[in-house]
Amino acid sequence: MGAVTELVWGCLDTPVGQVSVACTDAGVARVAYGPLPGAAPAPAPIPGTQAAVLLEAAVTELGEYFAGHRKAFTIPVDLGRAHGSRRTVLSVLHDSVPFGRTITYGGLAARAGLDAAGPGGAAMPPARVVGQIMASNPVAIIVPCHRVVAGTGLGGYSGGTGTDVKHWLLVFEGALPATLDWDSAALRRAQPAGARPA
DNA sequence: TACTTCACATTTT
DNA sequence: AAAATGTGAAGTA
Repeated sequence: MGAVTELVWGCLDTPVGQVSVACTDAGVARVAYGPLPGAAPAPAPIPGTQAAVLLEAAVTELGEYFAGHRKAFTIPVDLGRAHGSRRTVLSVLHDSVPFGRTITYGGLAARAGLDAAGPGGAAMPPARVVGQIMASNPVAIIVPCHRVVAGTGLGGYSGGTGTDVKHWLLVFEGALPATLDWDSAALRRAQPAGARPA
């Protein structure tokens, strides 16, 4: 990754911790948990560029989302660096999974057209590809990578504290029942009763 | 019924 | 260039 376009970084405080947002003049390029991923000094981005405007809009929408006032994001996402399936899967996910809805890795893969199973009963696991894409999802939250659950159980997550954030988000959206007693160990075998998508 | 092993595409270091 | 990854399904015990 050589010199990318001007990347303006911004921070946002959420119930699940601090979130960093990076924007270009094309849209949100990255959203990550925690303070700042690498060394992003973000030296007073020129106020007036599209990137700065988008960054402010992204932070605002994220704030509204975490406040429960916003169920959908309207800001554009910059997937300029996305290759092949990556871009397709992210796009499909963004367009196919609304607020409060969940989908399985396999389902998303099939919806993205990755189910090109060979004609001899080749049980291909495109779900793994989707999982990998989610694992390195450049734009978390806005592209609802946290709404993608495994066919069995909850699935995994690479958020701040792992599945903790994912679980919080799913409960927040009402996709999972707010179980009263939750344990890290219980999370593994937690079965979302009635939350299983078709 | 529960658990272990196998399969493949893409991204990242 | 090589290894690892947020799974799914099947087979076996």
